[in-house]
Amino acid sequence: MYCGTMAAHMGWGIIEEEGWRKGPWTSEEDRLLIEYVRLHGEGRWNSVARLAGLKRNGKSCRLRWVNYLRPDLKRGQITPHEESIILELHARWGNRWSTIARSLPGRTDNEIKNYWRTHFKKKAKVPSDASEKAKTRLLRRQQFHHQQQQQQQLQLINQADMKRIMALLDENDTKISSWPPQAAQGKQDVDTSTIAYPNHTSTEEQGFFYSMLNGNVPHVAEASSSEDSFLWDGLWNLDDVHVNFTTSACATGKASTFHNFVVPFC
DNA sequence: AACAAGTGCAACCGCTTTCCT
DNA sequence: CAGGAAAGCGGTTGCACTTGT
Repeated sequence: MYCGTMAAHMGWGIIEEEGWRKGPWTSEEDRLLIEYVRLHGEGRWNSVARLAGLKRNGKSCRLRWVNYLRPDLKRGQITPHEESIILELHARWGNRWSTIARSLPGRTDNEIKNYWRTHFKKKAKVPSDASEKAKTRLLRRQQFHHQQQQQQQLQLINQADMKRIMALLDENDTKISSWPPQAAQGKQDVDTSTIAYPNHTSTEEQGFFYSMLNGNVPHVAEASSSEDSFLWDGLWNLDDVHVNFTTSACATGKASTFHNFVVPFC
């Protein structure tokens, strides 16, 4: 990490304003912050300076932790999958980076925001094939969604199938613990009232869930590594057929299990 | 080889929202 | 309920690095 040396060489970062350090963090500061969080947990950021001996304000500490030091952060490049998710969610929500970030565990709002600005802002002028396709998909999805709304949620899951799914999930909980591969994992605050469920009337689109009903979970688990693109294409298709899953089904108390394999955003 | 332009990303700023007293 | 503090969020900046000429 060059920041430490940069701070040392450039001088900025050593500048103090009202007693607070600014600029790039040094490895020693990182160490102090990590130690602080280990001992006291996240939050109370304004206490960090006092308790950890850091000359940084709370805001700076929080940002450093959230964007850089958190152990659950995913390093490395944004994958094509994540890119498509970002595209989708940005089309839906606009610049609500933190909301988008919640659907991409291990990625920060700052990271996504930077990625968007550097990759898609310029692409917006000369659209790439990928972004064009994503937009086309989105349009189709929105059209379909509109149709679905007009149908007044006619295709709700029936309780018998739901019970079978839940029973299978109980059986296979460990098998699918690594599924879905990225986005849904670690998500704690799924809005269970909007969980999508495939269309019962179309065998093509309900394929995945009927695989579940037939006990084909291991295939899904295998897909989590090398075949995740296949799997995620499947998830997008689930969204395409977007049938609202009523809150009554969630009221079974299985939502916490169920949300492990639903689309990572609603 | 030297310079300019472009890119990526960490960090800051200011505003808004949420929490606490 | 009101006001202040803390946390969260999106926008912006600035610098090192990379690429093109």
